[in-house]
This record gives sequence, structure tokens and C-alpha cells, in this order.
Amino acid sequence: MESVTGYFAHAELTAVLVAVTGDQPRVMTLRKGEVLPSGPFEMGHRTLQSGLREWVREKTAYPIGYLEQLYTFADRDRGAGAHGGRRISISYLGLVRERSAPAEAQTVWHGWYEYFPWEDRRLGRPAQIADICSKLEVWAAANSGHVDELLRRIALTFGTGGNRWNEDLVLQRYELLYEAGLLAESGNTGETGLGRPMFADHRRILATGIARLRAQIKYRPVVFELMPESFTLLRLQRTVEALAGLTLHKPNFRRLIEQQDLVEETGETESENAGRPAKLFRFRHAILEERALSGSKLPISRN
Amino acid sequence: MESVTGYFAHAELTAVLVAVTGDQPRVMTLRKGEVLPSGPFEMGHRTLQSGLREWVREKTAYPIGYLEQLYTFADRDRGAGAHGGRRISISYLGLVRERSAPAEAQTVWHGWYEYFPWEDRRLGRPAQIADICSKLEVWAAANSGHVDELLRRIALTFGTGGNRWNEDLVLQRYELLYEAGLLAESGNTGETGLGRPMFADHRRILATGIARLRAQIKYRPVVFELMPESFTLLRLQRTVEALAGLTLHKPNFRRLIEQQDLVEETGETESENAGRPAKLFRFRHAILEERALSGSKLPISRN
DNA sequence: TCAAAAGTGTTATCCTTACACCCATGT
DNA sequence: ACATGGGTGTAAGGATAACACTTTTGA
Repeated sequence: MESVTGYFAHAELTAVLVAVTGDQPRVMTLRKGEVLPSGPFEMGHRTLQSGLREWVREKTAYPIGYLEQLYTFADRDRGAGAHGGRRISISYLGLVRERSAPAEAQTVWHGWYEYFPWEDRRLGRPAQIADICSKLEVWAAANSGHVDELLRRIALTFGTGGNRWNEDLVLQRYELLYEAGLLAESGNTGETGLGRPMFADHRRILATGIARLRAQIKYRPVVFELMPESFTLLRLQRTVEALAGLTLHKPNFRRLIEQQDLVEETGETESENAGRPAKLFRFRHAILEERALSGSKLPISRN
Repeated sequence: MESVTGYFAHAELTAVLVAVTGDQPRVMTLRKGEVLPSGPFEMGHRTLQSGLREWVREKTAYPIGYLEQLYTFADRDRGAGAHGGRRISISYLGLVRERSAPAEAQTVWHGWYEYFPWEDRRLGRPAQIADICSKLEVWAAANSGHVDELLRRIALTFGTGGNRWNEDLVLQRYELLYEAGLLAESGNTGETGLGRPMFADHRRILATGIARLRAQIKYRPVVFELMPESFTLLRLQRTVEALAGLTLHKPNFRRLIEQQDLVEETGETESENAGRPAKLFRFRHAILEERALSGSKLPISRN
């Protein structure tokens, strides 16, 4: 439409790096505070993707398995406005196999439900939800004009009033809480128990990442990027449950996984906890080419 | 990880604007050539989204209904490198109700199957596909080392050898053709009949947009952004078919739409073509709040 | 009367979900 | 013996896909 003019902007990469250990999904933050790892996009890199990959390996010594672009947004530059310009922030979701971090690492892993306690339903509906919903409803009632619309939105996103809980609506729930001013990021100064706040909009980015991952595991075999070489089917299930924040139905889970030829037996077994020793499986890498295209399924059928 | 340093980049917005008329999905290009409308991101705008929306309204007089971010990528600045920097290109998919364009408009609509003739299966499998596949197979055979992998990839993306056609794999098919050097963009100089090339990587961006839209119509009611106020169910079906590049099964299509309460009768009928007059419907806007969250379905069940 | 499009009814099939139950091992 | 986890069989219910058929209009 127009030729490119002289507008320039900061370009910054922000990474949501996820690992699962001890049945908890975790996100990497900087040791210094509640900040997602991020840095400038340097010109040496071929692509954004490779730039981020290299940069993470360099700085954290964690090799990234799966890497996916999340979203790009622009804000008025928060930092010093030498140029008075924009900051363009490109966010990525990366999956990592957590290992003992190098001692000198500047990073630390936090369970992601510390930031979103209402998102974990593995032990049933958190008691907190009732409180959250009543606060939201009070806020909605004060919004004359579209009270009904807001109330329905609350009911749908939080699964109240006959609606069932949809684990994918992480971002929608976050935004509702944000709009209602219930989060520290949106002006609430009191202690609300509504999760740990993060720097700037990083918690929103994390919500986007969680939502994307929860959606992905249902139709692409990405969970395996979070698993060790070999694993039992229960470990795999626990990992999916950790991500989805739900408990699943064991027999059906196993069948669905095996039906799809996603895994193959290693021939070995594990008997760490009491109980019958479990067969160990490994991911069939060959499936990746096939399924990246034709799609695969993980069940989110409740227990 | 590091404080933001002095890296700056061009930030550019590129729009894939789609409309459907006369059973053809169309994409807006500049009158001057095979170029998607794009322009610099200016600092006045609140957000990227609103910036693009405003800019399109200003320049083309088409109000955008649905707008969704597609992808962000960075290339070494193709334009003059006054700063020797990067160009960051943020692409969007926008849905538009096509009307007669203002006379002075700099834009023109092109059927998207001019760019991707192999993507339209409404008249059955295009004869061309056989030719494409054999060319691809010749190329694959010359790639010692992973011939088998390539052959399987070809079979999967193009639905040969027992695999069924998956309409969502638009980008994967484009990339395969690109890698094989069969497209003008990747060095083929002869006339191949493999669709009309576009400026720079714009055809790739279009492929991304088509793929996204084809995926979206299956679980979100976005088609309606392309429809006039009121329409018959057959018009709606033809529109979905145009987008998906497939023909659908009429009775099932109608049932699925009506079951979901996506539409309501206007009470009027239309009898333009010969045949029994059809009831006119309108989209139930109320459903948007409900379904943007809970998901809806359009059938892609073949005729 | 025929063609063209609008509609309805019904069935076969597959997938999802749930329930019931047995197996192997450690304490 | 019993708790813990591993593992199998199967049936109910719903969604999808396919087929056959009736209805209403214009030419």
C-alpha cells in the first residue's frame, strides 16, 4: 500500500519454557524475579526460531525439544525511550526435558499452578473457585449495560451453572480476572490468593502458552518432548494430567495411546513403587512424520 | 537474561484479506502486482490488531469482520539496508464481506485457487495432481539419504497411495513444492502451471492463511463473517465448500448447522434460481459469546 | 412433465466414555 | 491379606456418514 517508511522498533523474544517434574508442570523464570527469559533478537540469526533456540541453549544449557511461536504483540516501549519507539515482543512456547540445572544458571523452575492455582483440577474443583466466581459476579453486577453478558461469560469460562469446565480457556479466564481488576497486574493491591503475579504482562504470556499446550496435546504428540527416553504409561498419563489440570481415565488412556502406535515397548520393566512392575515404553519417533501431518489424539476423557 | 540492547528492526504488517463471491474465495492484492497489502506499523496505534484494522479501513474502505494474527517472521531486510537491519513481518488473516470496491481503490480481488490450483477439489481430484506428484517423486528420488522419508511425506500431504486428502495441509504442500524447486519462488523458471507466483514470500503467507482458515471453520463459526446479513443454507454450504476446496453432503450439512443453533430463520424466502424457494437465515450473533468459548463444528463430511 | 433445489427419515458405523473385573508384585 | 499399580473386556450412548426418498417451485 505504501512503501516502508522509517519506523523502527525493538524486537524482543520471550520464551515460555515448560518442563514437567514430579507431576508438576513448571515454567522457567529468571532467578532475579518473576520474569520470563527474554532477550533481544540479534541480527546474526537466520530465523527467529533458530535465534531463540540458540540463545536458550547458550544461556541455560537446556536443549529445547519442541518450539512453537505463540503470539506477537506490541506495546509502547516501557524501557527508556531513547527512540520513543515501540517494543515488539514475539513469544514462544518451548518444551524441555528438565534435568538438574547447571549450578551457575540464572534460572529457576516454578510450578505453573503457583501462578494459576484455579487451573489445577486434579484434586477436584479447587475451593477457591467459588470465591473467585462470587467476586467476579459482584464486579459484573456493577457493570450496568452488559451484566447478563458478563455473567454468562463467567459461567462459561469457569464452568459454573451447568457449564462444564473447559481446560483450554486459560487465557479467557485470566483476561476475565484481569478485566475485573482482581489481579495484582490490574491494580488489585490486597492479598487475594489469586496466584503469584509476574513482571509486566508475562503472566498473560504464560497463560497463552498454557492454553496452547493444553490444546496441542489433544491432537499432536508433543507430550513426548517432556518425557525421558523411556517411561511407563502411568508416567505419561500423569504428565498429561499435570498439563491439562485434570485426572484421566486410566484404561481408556492406555488403549488410546497404544492404538495409535505412538509408543513401543522397550522390553524392560520398572518396579520402583510397590505394585506390579510396569512395562517401559519409548516414543516411536517414526510417527512424527506421519502424525505431524495426519494428526493424533490424546484423550481428555475425565476419570 | 539480558537487558534490551540497541537492536532495532523494521516492523511491517501484512494482511491476508479474504472474501468469497460467486463460489470463489478471493484474496486482496494490490493492483500493481502480486503483492499482499502491507505497510509499516505506525506508532500511533494502540495495538497491532487495531493498527491493522484501522489501516485497512482507511486504505481500502473494507471493514474487517474477523481478524486474527497468523505468524511473525523475520528476514534479512530485503529493502535497502540503510540500517542493515531486519524486517519483521507480522501477518494477519482478515475476513471481509466483499462489495463493489470503491473505484479509486488500489486493490483487486483474485481467486485464491489461481495461486494454488491443486487445492481445489470441488470438481474432483485435479488432473494436475498426478503430474505434480510425479515431479515431486523424481525430485525425491534424487535426494539420496532420505528418499523414503520424502516419498512418504509426498504421499501423506498429497493424499496418494491410500492416504486420504487432508485439506488443512495447504502450507505443507506449498513447502514441499518449494523445497523441490518446482515453484517460481524457488527458482523454477519454466512455465509449470503450478499456480501464479507472488512477490517475495507472499504466496507462503497466503498458504498459511488458507490453512488457518480451513482449520478454523471446522470448530469456530467464522464463515459467517464472509456471508451477507441473510442467506440460504445452500449459499452457506457453497461458501464453506469454496474455502475447504471440497464438496459436502447437503442433508448432513443442513442438520449440523441447525442442530447447533448457529442460525435462525428470517421468515423470508428466496427464489432466484429455479427450484423450490429456500428459507433465508441469519447468523445468531448471540451464539458468538457462547461458542467462541465452547467451540462449534462445521462438518467436513464429503459428499 | 421435468429439472433444480429444498427438505425429511432412517440406518450403519465408529468413536468415546464408562463400568466391571482380573493380574502381578511388595509389605 | 491387602494395598498399589498394571492391564483386559465389553457395552451404552452419541456423533458421523451414507442412503433413500418426498416436497415445492420455475421453465
